[in-house]
Amino acid sequence: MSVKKFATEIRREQIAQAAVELIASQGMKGFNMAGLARQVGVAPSAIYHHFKNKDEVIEAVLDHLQNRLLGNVRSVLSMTPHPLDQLKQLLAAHVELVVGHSAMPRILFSEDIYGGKSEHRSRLKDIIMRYISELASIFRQGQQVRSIRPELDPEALAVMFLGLLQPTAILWHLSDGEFDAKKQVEKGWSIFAEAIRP
Amino acid sequence: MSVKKFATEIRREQIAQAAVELIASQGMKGFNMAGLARQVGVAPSAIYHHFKNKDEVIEAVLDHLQNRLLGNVRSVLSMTPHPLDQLKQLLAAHVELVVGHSAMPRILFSEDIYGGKSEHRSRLKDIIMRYISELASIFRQGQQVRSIRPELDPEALAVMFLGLLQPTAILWHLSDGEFDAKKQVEKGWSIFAEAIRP
DNA sequence: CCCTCAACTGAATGTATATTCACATTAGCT
DNA sequence: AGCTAATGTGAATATACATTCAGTTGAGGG
Repeated sequence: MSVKKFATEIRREQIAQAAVELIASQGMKGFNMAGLARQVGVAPSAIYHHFKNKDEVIEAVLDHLQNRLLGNVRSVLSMTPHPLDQLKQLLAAHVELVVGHSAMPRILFSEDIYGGKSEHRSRLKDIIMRYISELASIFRQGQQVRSIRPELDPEALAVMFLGLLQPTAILWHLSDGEFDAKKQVEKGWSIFAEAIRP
Repeated sequence: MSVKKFATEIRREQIAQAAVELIASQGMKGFNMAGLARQVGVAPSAIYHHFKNKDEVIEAVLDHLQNRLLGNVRSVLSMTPHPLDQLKQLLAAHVELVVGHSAMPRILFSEDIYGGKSEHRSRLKDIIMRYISELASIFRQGQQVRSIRPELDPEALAVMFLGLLQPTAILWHLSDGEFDAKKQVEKGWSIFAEAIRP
């Protein structure tokens, strides 16, 4: 059989990428080593040359997720100087991420991670906490330039900000894309934005 | 062996109750027929005299969940006449539900339902939609008595309301109860409440 | 070109789980 | 008490996985 071989460095990347796609389309429930191997185009046992086990693949997926999230933040920060605009754009980017490529919520809502191995849990917690801390620093920035009321707790605002998206994402998923996530988030944002203005 | 027998009507209730407790403590991942049977005190095969299969047990759990949620709503509605007070108390009750007895988020975030059998998905969607519609009618009530700005979309407000709790619940779980859910929700509510006041 | 080693294969193993079935036991009616 | 149908049991079956391993193959340096 003519089977192409790749350096493990390359394969790891291919496998991680395939895992993200698989989770995005099938969810954690339908994510298994055989399916992953098929997606990559190798035998299941080949995966084990590049990853110790399934958990390690999941780790790689979480890394990918974190890079994606923080990448969003960095990219938005560089696009506009106004904290409120940054937040609005971040929200839009976040919606795109959830609606276009649903790996994130599927991982977030998955018990394999959420209620599974404690290492994955704390890894996921770190990712969310870091994201919240990035958000909080944008809110703080906004307070310094007097665009946001100074007495509000930036961390609490960051958590609220996530709340603008999260139930929306769930509804969007449960309704098979019928629920208008974009409109909901826009309405939520306009109420939220006005509430935090001085 | 002296094994007590029960009418199927009673057993169904016992089994459903045990299932809810099991899911609350172990999550969907650790919820299996053998464990359920052990919790009830019967052999695994006995379950099948009362439920066709695991899916039917899950149905019963979802029923339980729905009753609990709508029960919260009805009880709060009868306790105070002011829509804003009703909402505040509902939020508190919701926090209690999530923090005290974590079956709800564990089910909500579980792929077994979220990404599983489409009947479960639409069942879950119905539950959430009904809850949202109850919330929306409270918001509408508030608009009628001029406690809430009339131009805001009640359904959108209902979804936002859920957003006050949901990321908080996730953080609470991921941090093993360390994150102060109550305080976060209070802060979120006070910002939200002020934002929707005329 | 060929040799070596990392990359790969296919089959085997082990485990966890839902579900079924032939048989046993209990509750409750007459 | 004795009968009967509902309720329960234990063992067997089936499936879906992750993971391992002995051997095979291809790519790149000598």
